[in-house]
Amino acid sequence: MRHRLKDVAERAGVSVKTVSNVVNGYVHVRPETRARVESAIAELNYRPNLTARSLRKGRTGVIALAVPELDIPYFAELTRHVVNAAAHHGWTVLVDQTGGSHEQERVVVAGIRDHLIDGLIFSPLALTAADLAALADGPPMVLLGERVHGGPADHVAIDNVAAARRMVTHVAGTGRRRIAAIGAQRTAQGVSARLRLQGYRAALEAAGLPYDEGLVAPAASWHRADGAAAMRALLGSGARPDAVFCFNDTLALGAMRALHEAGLRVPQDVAVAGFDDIEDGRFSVPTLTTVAPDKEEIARLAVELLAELIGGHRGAAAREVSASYRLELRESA
Amino acid sequence: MRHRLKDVAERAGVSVKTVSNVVNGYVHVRPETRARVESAIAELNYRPNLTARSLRKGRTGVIALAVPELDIPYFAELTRHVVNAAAHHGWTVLVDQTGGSHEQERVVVAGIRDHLIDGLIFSPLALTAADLAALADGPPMVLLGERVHGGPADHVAIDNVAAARRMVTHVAGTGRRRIAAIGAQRTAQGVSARLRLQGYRAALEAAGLPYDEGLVAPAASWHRADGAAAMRALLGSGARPDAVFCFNDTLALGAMRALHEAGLRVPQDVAVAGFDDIEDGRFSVPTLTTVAPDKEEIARLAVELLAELIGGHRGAAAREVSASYRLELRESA
DNA sequence: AGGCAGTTCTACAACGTTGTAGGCAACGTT
DNA sequence: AACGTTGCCTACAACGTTGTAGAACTGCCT
Repeated sequence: MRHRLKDVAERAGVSVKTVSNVVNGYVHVRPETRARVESAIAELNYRPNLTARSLRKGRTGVIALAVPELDIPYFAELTRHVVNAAAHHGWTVLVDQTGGSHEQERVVVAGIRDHLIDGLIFSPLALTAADLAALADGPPMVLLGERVHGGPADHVAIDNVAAARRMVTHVAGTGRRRIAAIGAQRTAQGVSARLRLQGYRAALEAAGLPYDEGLVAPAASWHRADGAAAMRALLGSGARPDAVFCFNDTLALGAMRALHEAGLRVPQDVAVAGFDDIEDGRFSVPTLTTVAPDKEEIARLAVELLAELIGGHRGAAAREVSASYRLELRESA
Repeated sequence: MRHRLKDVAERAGVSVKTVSNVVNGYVHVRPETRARVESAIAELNYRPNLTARSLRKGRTGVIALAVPELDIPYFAELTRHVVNAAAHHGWTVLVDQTGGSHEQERVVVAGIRDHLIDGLIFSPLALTAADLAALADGPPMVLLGERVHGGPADHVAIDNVAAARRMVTHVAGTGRRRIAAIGAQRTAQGVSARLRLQGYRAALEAAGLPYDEGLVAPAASWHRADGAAAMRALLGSGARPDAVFCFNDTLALGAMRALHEAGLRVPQDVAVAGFDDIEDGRFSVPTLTTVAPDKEEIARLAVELLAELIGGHRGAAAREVSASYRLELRESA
């Protein structure tokens, strides 16, 4: 039931290559021949074997996107943009979930899918420079998020330190004095956490506020449940924050829930700010003030960088491209 | 920099096929030879070309998942489960977004990715039986959602009518008398909408409540914004519902937001129930009462059915497999 | 008429892998 | 000593496509 070029060729009475030429829109084919071939194609419902084409051309038309978890809305939204941007280049997207585990991230970078994908867009959580070294002869790769120290790969990111600092400065500007942070991570891993914490501290300092370790709550992962747990821990510890800066929106939504359960009003008693601008935050009660990275831009830039790499670009140095962001001020802070 | 079997063979002083045998764990290879080949593989950092292997074997190890939109949380969560279930079978997952457009869905079914994927799991919105007919010689396919009338494909679904009916019956059981519905769709498309509406009507009838068209609000798509808009429309029309059954959770979250803006309390003034059990609903204020399909089970069943099809199963009739669900009663209703 | 350029088409090889068929030793059995 | 069996390995072909080289034909110019 599945036909090949050869079947079409026999039916149309031409060579295999002529059919291939018709399929690929080669110009020098007599209209009459072309018509005969096209009707043979239609009759047999022929569709080219993309695997064979890939083998022959050395390109598969598939790129992989590796993210920690698809059901973190930020990554789901990002994935949507990447799939769309890739479509503009004629690529389809293969999705890998790393679960944020170091081991799984190493596997992805090691190029398990080698020769099946033309390139890789990778949003790592725990990747180290050493892991990246193993990549030398893997497929072209673009990393999302700020640069892994010393790593050789191209990056697309927003300025996390500056963004966090601007947000916390905004919160301090509304008169809050005991601004907590949720989402810190003890491990050396977690680049985003480190940078956002850094921005938080810089903003406190600039505002003349003391840095209080008791106001910084760690979160192993960044789901709603972690945010709620961290908030409860903060409240239970006797720390009495009048604002919380959460390192992403799901943490913030979880924190707001915990505040609600504790009978505290947002923003009257405690202001809450997040990071990512996921859709939930635009409809939550109250709506969430957040740092809004331009996800469409991030996806587009990453795909464009990857396209250049696949096209043969071999710059000496790793490139780092900045995407834009803005503060989205809503009800919560 | 990229090596082939041939390079490894030369370095180890054996034939290409012997290297292939080592790579594939064929038993009859002398330990000494195997060791020599393995060290050659390690030295050259050889990794097999999956495209060539696919061509030779006729299997790619990739399945496609086609969903309307990844940033609808239900589909993001479902995708996560499908990727995990597929991994158990050694498959990776290619993601297609159809945008819910009829045209794009037709393209996917027509098998654009043919020969690049071993099978397809498809969650259609607007697909008709006629479209499915075109599929005859495409790759094996499993549909998510209830059966497209007369279609030949296997399905995995929960019983939407019964689930909707149970939820609305629950709401009526709490004493609500003017139960609105949000998410109806005028088009013949939208199978889920039709079935959930049907369950809604059945529950009203069983509860002895009148069916009032003025309480049924359509929604072109099922995002939060649509839910908010539909709720505002209901309130603006003078209908005074004391409960709303939304055909999915994002509609419900949007509706809750609109109720909040209108100064109405949930659930005291208006109860709200949703459908899908997305994570947001477990942390929203108030938490969302919802129908909770077992997404992990849906994904697992779909992948298993697909595995059977790929393995050569050719049942006479289309199979329809039911997944389980339960009511998740929380604060909102 | 001869030659040249352009058009249209074909035959062949190659992409990197694995299935098949078969060769050659080494071994145990008759 | 002859024979079959088993273990280990190799050579070749094939998966379906496209790039290359070139053959056959046409039309045009001198």
